[in-house]
Amino acid sequence: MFIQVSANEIAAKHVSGQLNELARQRALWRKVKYREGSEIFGEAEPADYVYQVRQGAVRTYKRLCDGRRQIGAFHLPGDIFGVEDGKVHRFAAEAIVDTRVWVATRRRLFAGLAKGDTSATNNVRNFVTRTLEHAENHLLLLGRQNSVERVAAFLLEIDSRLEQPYVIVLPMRRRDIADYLGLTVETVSRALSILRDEGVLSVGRGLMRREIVLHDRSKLAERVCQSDPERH
Amino acid sequence: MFIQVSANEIAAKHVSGQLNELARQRALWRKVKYREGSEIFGEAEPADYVYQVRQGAVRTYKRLCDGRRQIGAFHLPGDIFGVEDGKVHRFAAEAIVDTRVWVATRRRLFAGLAKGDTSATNNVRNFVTRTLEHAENHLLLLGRQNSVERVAAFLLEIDSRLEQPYVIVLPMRRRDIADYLGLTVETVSRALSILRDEGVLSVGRGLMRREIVLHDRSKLAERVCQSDPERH
DNA sequence: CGACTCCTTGACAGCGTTCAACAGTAGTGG
DNA sequence: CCACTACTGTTGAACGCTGTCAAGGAGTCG
Repeated sequence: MFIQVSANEIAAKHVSGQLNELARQRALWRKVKYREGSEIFGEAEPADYVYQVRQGAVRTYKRLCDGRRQIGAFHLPGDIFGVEDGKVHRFAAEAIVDTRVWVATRRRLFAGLAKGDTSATNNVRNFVTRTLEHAENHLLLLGRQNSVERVAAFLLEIDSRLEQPYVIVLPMRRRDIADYLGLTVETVSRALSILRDEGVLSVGRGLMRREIVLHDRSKLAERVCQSDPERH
Repeated sequence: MFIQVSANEIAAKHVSGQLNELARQRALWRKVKYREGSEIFGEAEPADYVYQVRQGAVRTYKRLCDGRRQIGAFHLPGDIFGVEDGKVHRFAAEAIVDTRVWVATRRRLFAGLAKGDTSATNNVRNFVTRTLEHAENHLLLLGRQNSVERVAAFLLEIDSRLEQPYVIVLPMRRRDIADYLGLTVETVSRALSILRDEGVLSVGRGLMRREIVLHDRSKLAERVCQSDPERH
């Protein structure tokens, strides 16, 4: 699914440093909207486009042959995704909610690469490096942390990326969180309940179950217990 | 620990495509030897050098504050490691066995980067991309595969990197394998026993416990069950 | 209203961890 | 040479964290 939308300004919360200069060249980008749940690209599809989230949220993931899913990253407004060095995507990407993105052809965006355009090249390398850093931190989480630590780390990551709002409004469902953290929805739910019972956070009821208020970020950070001081 | 050794030719089994051109510039490299178990660099130390394994093996890892360890990668002869985009290493590195490496100063090796040396730049980006690809595959393994699948995937990875020898001589201990796969030594040992009892492989006895013969690589690959056709 | 999805919670099972015992090998020193 | 210790790896038994299964509440959609 792939719907052209008329041009109108989008209030992205922040545009992080990713590929800043490239992102600024508005002329390169085409505005596209994806409905909740729709696929943006599939694993091993040709990587002809690069994407920037303007509104909404995106998940990128891999699957095992029997359907087990591992989400590699969530992409929030301002984030760029779909950048590949090879010819094909190594992840699939889907819109978590109704999402507006800017799309640029890889060829045009990275035209400078072959010709030695230093700033473009550095931008791409910095971007890939940040992606790698995130993946490396995630390895430690998936390999060695328990369920409560994982959920705490996830909340702190999202909290930080949303710039510590009073209420965290999660765009994703529990299943997405579970597949990001290598857990089941039930375990994610239980971990949230544990943290709630400890007074570290509050979870909305009813329709607001995806809204979370952090009461004690430092106590949350203690549980994560990563020597690495910052995640993202 | 850090011992200069006299110059002599090292029969590296293969030099993989990583940073090929840079690696060929022998003049840039200094030969250094590390004893088994010694630290090559620590996490968050300045990343002033880049390393290439010539003989032996290296593990790179992160730790949680209470000591839990996650090994991110094993580096075998021909592999380059320690390349960072930032100023500091995001992993620690140790020699698994007595190891000879070539060391180059980051500054000299990547001098061309700032000046727009396209081939050097592409080499680095390709290298980082391959590292990222490995980490991404590892995310799926750590988040969603069971113990036997993990051990099978590990064996196939090493087997492939050693170019499918008749006998795989693992340089690392069970603890290293466990910390790479997010398991305990006991679980790794049990998974190996399961695969042995299924006739998929043989494990050496006594001193040869680190030697493994694969009898049925396709059956091993079935257990891994990754849609991704190749790992490395 | 009924059917459906999402989330939480409880009961229980199972996989992997923990704890323990043991074998095999190496190193040390009497 | 042998006793003793230390280390690695395997195996068994018991435990526990997380997964599985099930039920129920809340909300949506037609």
